[in-house]
Amino acid sequence: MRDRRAERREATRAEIVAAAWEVVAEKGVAALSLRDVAERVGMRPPSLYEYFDSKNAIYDALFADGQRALLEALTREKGLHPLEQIRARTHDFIAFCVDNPGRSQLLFLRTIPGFEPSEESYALAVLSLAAVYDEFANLGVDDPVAVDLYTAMVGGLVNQQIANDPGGKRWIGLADEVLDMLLDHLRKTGRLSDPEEGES
Amino acid sequence: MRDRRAERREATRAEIVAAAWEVVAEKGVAALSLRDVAERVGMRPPSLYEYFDSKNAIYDALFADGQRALLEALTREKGLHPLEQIRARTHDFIAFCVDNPGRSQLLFLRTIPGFEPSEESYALAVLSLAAVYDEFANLGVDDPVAVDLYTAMVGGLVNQQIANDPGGKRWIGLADEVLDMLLDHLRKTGRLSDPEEGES
DNA sequence: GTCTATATGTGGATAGAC
DNA sequence: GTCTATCCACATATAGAC
Repeated sequence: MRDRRAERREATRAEIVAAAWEVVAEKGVAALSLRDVAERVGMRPPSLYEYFDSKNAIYDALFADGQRALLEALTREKGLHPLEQIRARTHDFIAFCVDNPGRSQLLFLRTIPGFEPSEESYALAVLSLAAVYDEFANLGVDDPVAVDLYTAMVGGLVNQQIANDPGGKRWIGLADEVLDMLLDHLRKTGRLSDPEEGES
Repeated sequence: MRDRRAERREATRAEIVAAAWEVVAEKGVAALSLRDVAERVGMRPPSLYEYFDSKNAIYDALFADGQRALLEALTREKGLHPLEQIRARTHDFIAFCVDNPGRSQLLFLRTIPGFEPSEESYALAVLSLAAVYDEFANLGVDDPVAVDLYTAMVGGLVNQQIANDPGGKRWIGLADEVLDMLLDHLRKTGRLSDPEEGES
């Protein structure tokens, strides 16, 4: 039998998370306040504690929600050629990041003092990373260092874009060039064989 | 004639900045509070207003101080071969960043809500960047895009290191590999001629 | 001039009425 | 489950002692 009370509760939690994302998008992650969130959902601040134990619990819900959104963005349209797949994913990831800089800061930088994602939430982050490893494996690249290089380079573009040219394309416009640079390097160092080598 | 009062005042300002760096190193930039700072310099919080107009003014002093420290770190030991010079600077920069993650966040990411460096402080950041352009020019690389690639790649290593392996070397240990990758790419795309080409 | 004392506004968080 | 009342920490600002 459906638990209508639990459903209602989950719906309200989702409302709170949505309101928190609004605040994050408008004012930045660090500027999130319970007052702002409460006002947007039509509650008094203390009532939020009925749904989340603390402000950090809300951050954790945002972290999990953001990771789920990222995971979804990174696992669509499978079945392209591995190289084109990685290229498409890279653009998806970059679009995801610059679309909401506050969200990116929460997910990928350690910027909120005292906040650590819970184990369950962090497990979602591991899934996204696993998707990246998969795509490199499809290319025939098994060295995990290649993925470290990839995450640093793409993340570097995103962070420079957000910090120094918000709303522009100065760095993220270099994504294809950076990706080609990395692939050339992987070929040159014997970690990626031929363009043809990848199994679809 | 020396203005002893002004000297004393500057010394106290420097003391406050030093105390603020302590707090940043221990708790993170975003967790800086005037109470913490005041306590460390043996003052009551309101007395800080005698030396700085606001908390953001302290952030601005930290920003300027950090940029000066960076500039100093980036302009030592001139006269190496341009390529070795860039390699040395890259390691200096990385060491500077991971040495104090909170400082890096303040200088290179936009993480404090409502804080923008003043024009004077930002001018110092421009100087550091100019030093990077100089070193690439010494190599014979004039395309500013090369510097954008460089800052993104090195910054990407640093941010991944700080966020995902604090205290370790997983990403920053790839610095030489990343630099070689970039230089190969610049040669391949005709923006850097020969290894010999750079003027010392 | 520099400090202490104090006041106001904003946060996160808890207790208890309803 | 939502509220009011309240507490504590913090940023900010002013008044006034010394």
